[in-house]
Amino acid sequence: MTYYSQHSKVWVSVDCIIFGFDEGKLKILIGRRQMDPGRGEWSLYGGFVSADEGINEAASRTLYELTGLRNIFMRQVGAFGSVDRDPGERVISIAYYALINVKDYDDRLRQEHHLEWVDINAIPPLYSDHKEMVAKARKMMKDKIKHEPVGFRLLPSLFTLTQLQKLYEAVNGEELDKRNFRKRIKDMDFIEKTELIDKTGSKRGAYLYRFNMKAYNEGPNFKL
Amino acid sequence: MTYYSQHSKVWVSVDCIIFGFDEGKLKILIGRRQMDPGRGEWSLYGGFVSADEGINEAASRTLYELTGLRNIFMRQVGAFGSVDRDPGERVISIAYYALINVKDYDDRLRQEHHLEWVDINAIPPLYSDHKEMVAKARKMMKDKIKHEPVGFRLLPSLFTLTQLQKLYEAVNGEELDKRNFRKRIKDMDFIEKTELIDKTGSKRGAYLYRFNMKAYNEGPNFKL
DNA sequence: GGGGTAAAGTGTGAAATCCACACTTTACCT
DNA sequence: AGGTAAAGTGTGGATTTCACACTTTACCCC
Repeated sequence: MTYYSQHSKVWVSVDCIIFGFDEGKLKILIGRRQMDPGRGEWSLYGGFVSADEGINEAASRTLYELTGLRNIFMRQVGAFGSVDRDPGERVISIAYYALINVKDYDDRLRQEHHLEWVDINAIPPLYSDHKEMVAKARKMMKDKIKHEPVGFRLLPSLFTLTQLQKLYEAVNGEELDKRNFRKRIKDMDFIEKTELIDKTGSKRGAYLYRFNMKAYNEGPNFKL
Repeated sequence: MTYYSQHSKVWVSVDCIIFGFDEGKLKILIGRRQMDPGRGEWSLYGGFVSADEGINEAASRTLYELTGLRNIFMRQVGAFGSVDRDPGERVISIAYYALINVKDYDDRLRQEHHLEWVDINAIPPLYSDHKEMVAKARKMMKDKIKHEPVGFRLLPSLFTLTQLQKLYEAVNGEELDKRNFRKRIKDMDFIEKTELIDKTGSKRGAYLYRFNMKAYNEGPNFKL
């Protein structure tokens, strides 16, 4: 194995940018580091890739540790590998972003991991290169959500059109016209109106909608 | 350093998808592997990341080894890290794509590295997960070239509109309307018509154009 | 129980963009 | 001189985008 052994090995970790949508705002989960180096600094949640797991598995495992949820929507953001990015040792980190519905998430787990939901527009200085990771993740997510129906991952399975619109406004960082927005929804058959009504958000009540994945796969014409 | 040392280290490499445009076709550089494992299989060109270089530096260095060129346009495709992706040892690889002008490239170097330009639509089976890397790189490049003026990196600094159109056709995999294409070019002031004429591609001769980066930065309205 | 209020829901028309389409010009070659 | 091969050039219809304001409903509070 001289071919390999003449080269050096490094530690590889994963870091997770976990997006949630709450109180009309797009947020991510960050916490103060509990270990050195960088103890006390705001940081993404992460973990090391072990010898016997693929990087995607490492990311899934890390997300599971943290949320107790499986089958989270997750995409790789990219690898970050400046020599001195980690103040302790040489560590290459692979960032992943994930979309979760805040309501599915057991808040006890959040507290156990010392994490907070922080508005994406008010992120404090972060440990190492985590700020770059967040920026890239946000850009990728914004792009993704525009072209594929993944925004629903951030909402309860039943949602109102106003909620959906607010979500898109938070992600795009700009307001949308209600009538134009709803017109586009109407063109997408896989966003189904139910007979159920949500009364929590308004006096009048609003119809609840549902995303039908099966219908989407049959006619995937998504555009928002 | 127990915090780090309880985890295991892995080898990390970079693999390069080098795009070129020649004979009206989009091509990439691949070669038969000269070493085990996988000797003789078609493969991307790559190299290991060493302890004292960042991953982007490793990619630049690898591209330089191979092309003799600096300041190549290059973007990270992503990390590939299935446990068994490399048949020898556990190696995580970070793929990069690059755009070069085939004419700038010293063909002797290509031969020394036993590489061939292969039409993107006729790629043979590749070593390990290189096929996935190529697919993802291609998708990203296609997206990029649509929204940012990087296609010029694949052409000589002076080019005809027909060449530019053929390039876009090759990348998009579909033919474009000549008049509509040229109308859009006219709207972009940073694509400058020169007084020079290219006679090699036609009897009549065609005006040569040039991309003006400075003008682009002042009014970056690119759309193709 | 009546008025205030806060969010839901609904259609039109003008402007901009997209897209299909065909003939003339030029210079080289034979 | 005629044939040829690529360069170059404009219009009009179809589609998409965008701006825009009022009515409905039920709850709350007085």
